[in-house]
Amino acid sequence: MAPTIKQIAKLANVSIATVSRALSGDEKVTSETKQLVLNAASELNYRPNILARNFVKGKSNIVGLILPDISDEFFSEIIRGVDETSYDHGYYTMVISSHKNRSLVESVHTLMSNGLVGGFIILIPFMDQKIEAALMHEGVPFVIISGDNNAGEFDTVTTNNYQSAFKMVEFLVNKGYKKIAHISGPADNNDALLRKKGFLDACSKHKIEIKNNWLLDGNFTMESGELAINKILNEDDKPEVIFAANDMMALGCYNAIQSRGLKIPDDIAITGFDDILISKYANPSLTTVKVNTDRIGKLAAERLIEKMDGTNNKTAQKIEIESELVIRNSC
Amino acid sequence: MAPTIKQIAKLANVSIATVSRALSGDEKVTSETKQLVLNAASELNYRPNILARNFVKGKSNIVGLILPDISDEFFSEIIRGVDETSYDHGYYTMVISSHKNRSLVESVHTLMSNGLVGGFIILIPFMDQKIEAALMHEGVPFVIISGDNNAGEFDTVTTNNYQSAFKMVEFLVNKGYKKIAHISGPADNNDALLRKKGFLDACSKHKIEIKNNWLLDGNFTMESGELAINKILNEDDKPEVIFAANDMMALGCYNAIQSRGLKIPDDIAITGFDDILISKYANPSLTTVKVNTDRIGKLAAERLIEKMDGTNNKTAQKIEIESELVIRNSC
DNA sequence: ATCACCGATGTAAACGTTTACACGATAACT
DNA sequence: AGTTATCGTGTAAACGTTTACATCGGTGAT
Repeated sequence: MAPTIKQIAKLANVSIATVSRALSGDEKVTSETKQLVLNAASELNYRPNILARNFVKGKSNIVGLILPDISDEFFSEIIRGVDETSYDHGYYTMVISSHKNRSLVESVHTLMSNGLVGGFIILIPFMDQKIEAALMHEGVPFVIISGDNNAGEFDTVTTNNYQSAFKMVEFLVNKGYKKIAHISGPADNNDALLRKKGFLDACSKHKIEIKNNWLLDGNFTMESGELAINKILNEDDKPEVIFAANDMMALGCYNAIQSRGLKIPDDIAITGFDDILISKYANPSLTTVKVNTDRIGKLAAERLIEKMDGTNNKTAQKIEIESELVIRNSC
Repeated sequence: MAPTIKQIAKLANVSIATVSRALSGDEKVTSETKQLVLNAASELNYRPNILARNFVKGKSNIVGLILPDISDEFFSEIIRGVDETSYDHGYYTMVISSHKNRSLVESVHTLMSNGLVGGFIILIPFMDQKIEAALMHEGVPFVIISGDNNAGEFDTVTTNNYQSAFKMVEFLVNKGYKKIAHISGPADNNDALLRKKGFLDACSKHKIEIKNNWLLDGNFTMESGELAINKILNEDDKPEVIFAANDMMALGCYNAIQSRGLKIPDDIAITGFDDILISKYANPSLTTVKVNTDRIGKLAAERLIEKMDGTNNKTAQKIEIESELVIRNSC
């Protein structure tokens, strides 16, 4: 049977209230009694019952983390970032991924009302009506990790997709490239949309002509990248460089190009976005944008904990994580 | 304020005990009263306070998942598998990854005694004394995901590293390869050790000579694979095929080989282990062993929940997950 | 010397739920 | 008809912790 404050009280010859106060660092207890209690506690190897504590306090020190129904490297870094930060603040992390038996909206409803978590972080690739409605319930603080920070009056953490895509294009232009194609991500993904927008705006700023058939549609998978690039490799007028909206599609381009016996970057250059693990080791190594995934999780957790602690309940904050160009050998 | 059974009781004109019973499906309540309660509950949009429930029941429906301090694709699939299964059984999943501020052992101690989780799953690459001692505390049911199922009298879920490595070698022998090298993983990793053992035993069974300098040491990273293979590419007597203990090292070999202008598999063939995402898309696609990661998480969770429910408390089970050869173009 | 105040500690209520036990009513025996 | 199960429901205690309030002894001001 796990020791309780009652047993400590008996052992230390004080009341349970004093024990509770001593353990929680109330300054109203003498340092003697405090020492007494602490000794008794460590003698019994006491650990506070978190369930009881959360219950009586009417709030929970558990951070919920709601993930969409795909699993990749990206998520495990987010999880790690959140968990590390939460732990450092005395919180725990509960992961709720949606899957065939559970939608994001369901997860939100559950977490909002069963008292299990004191707040949550939710990853939303694209904000839709249902989710927004579910979030409006309020009651439990939350932070959104999203591609887009225009998500209503919510606290959000985003990457600077637009600016980074913009910078990537400017980098390419400075290198002398004039004929640039873009493979975009899914139409219902805000990261993808913003990257495309950054691409387009940078092109028009620098008077780069955008041919319609050089704006290719992809869906962030390797296959879709391969498919997309194959459409233009057959044509006479080829772009000099292809900027894929993520690394997976860029690597798909590698396949298509290399299986035709063409050379990267001599025949055609490639750049990506995300800097996934493999990009560094691809041949040639891929020029891309490094998204600071760990910082995303970290900052989302920090902001959430501010809200849960009541430290900082001011109006919604829009946090944007800087990301950096990683220049390698693919262009 | 979230509705409680008290309010339901008032609304339905019954006692809170009846409400509790009706909601928990006790057969001792009339279907009329049950209906009454259910109506009131849905009218108030009632959700049971999980914290209170767990607290009073003295047990938790939270599954702890303790991960080592690295993050990759593998883990997010495990997390997903565990979460999905847990959810289907009415449990929640809490992730505790160890990192600079928290060791595996600490995690175990915490989860064992603070009542937060009702059981946990722990990933252990290599069982050491400290961890074993921590686990011996008992009190909270747990399941180990490990490379090796010889981990004492514990419930474990493992992949059949040994057999799969064995099969891989037999496959290579059948293809006519006679000169086979192996790059092994870290010496303190049971998966790695068992794969190496499988390799060695299969070689001796099939009378494949094992040259000492063809037994290379790696540490599961791409760099280590590259480093290892470079040691033998300079020699006159080269192996025909290299069996790396994981895909990352196999891909490291790709780099080394291709940067020397050699061709895979014509000049030298490569095989790996794990079947990570990228292996399918590597050029040439990598022959490897597919580890059923999702099943690992799923079965670990199922076994744990059996124990938590008290359904099946019989002696420790050793579950071994089958994995399969994935034959592609690298050999 | 009296009073007010303060600081340290104790007492007891509260949180939402489950559940052992009590209770009354009805059904099923003799 | 009287006894006894049985069934549905209610009463109240219990879980471990926090915390508002009470208590008590001591200190300083008058």
